[in-house]
Amino acid sequence: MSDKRPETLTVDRMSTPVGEVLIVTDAEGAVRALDFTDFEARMMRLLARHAPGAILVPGRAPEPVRRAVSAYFDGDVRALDALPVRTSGTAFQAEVWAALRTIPVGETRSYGQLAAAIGRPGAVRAVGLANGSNPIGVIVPCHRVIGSNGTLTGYAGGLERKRWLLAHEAAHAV
Amino acid sequence: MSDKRPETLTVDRMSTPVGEVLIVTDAEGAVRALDFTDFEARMMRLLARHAPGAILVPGRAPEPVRRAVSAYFDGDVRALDALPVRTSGTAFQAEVWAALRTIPVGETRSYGQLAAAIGRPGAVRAVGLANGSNPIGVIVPCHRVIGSNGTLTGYAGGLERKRWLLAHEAAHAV
DNA sequence: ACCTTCATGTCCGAAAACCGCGAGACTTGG
DNA sequence: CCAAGTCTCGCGGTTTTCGGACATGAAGGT
Repeated sequence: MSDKRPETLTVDRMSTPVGEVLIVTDAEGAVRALDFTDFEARMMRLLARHAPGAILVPGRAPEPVRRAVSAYFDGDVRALDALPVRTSGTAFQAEVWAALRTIPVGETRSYGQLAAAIGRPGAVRAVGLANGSNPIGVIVPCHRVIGSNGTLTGYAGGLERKRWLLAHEAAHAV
Repeated sequence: MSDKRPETLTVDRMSTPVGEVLIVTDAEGAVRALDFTDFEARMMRLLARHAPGAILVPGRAPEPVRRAVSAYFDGDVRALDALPVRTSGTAFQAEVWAALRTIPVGETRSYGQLAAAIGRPGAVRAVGLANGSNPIGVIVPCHRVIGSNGTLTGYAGGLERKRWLLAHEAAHAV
């Protein structure tokens, strides 16, 4: 490859009302991945794809990140909005994930609406797929996308959590 | 991706007793590719795979490289031995190409011997394949590999050139 | 000698399978 | 007649699978 010095990523853990989460951050303090510990294997698989050869060291995430996550679960549901993230999927995935962060707290979109928003009205299922391979749960709010008929339809972390997150955000959206 | 500023590569041309060659070097002065101009398309295809997004600018290769190539064809057949090269194939290809440079000037190996040398006695045909996709002709001496029965069997630049190179090296190996 | 045949490892391109959907046709049951 | 559930099918990007191709070599038959 051109030039790939192995990158070291920090893996932290925090407990939340819906279970413990893993938070992966890089040297610049950007969040690279976030997922619930009961899906740790899945997250590692995604990481392996997006940051091949990276070295994972258990450690503490930067304080701003930890504070933001705590605040979010404590009711300050907008605390995650400005958190820097970094992903590395395909161009299509990048578009989808970027679009996700534009959904305001307390609102939802359907897969079709999201597809239309990125200019590909037909790519409905592809949006679902990209959604499902989002490495940064909660912060990149893939849980705000639901079926066009209002059903939740799916969530990598379990539908229960999706339901909880949406209710939590709705309750504190002010 | 992690971090990919587009890289610029320099493309030079030199004439030799067996035809004009293209030499591609990078900013650090390492040789990235070398092939005969009548197979320019093939080389570009390999480059596209190994250095995607790189920008090719016609120009002059570093003097040490040009001197070494000249010297080699003038009879100083060991002049290329220390030339820095950089490739980017698969792990298997990297092993094969590294093994190639350990074949001394004036000697040859069979595909089977080379396969055994990298610890994969069965990967005989795979060695041939990797050999054929060597982007850096002459300097990485894929021409020193011949059939176990002494036939030349194949060369991306044409068997005539393979024959010439081997004879040239044998004549000046001292 | 020469010419099959066969086993063999890797890579690449094509094709198929996979889905966190959605719209429309069809069934039920009220 | 209407509403809500079920089924079917097309959709598009990504991943996985699969089938050749190949710069071989050894064996076995003419």
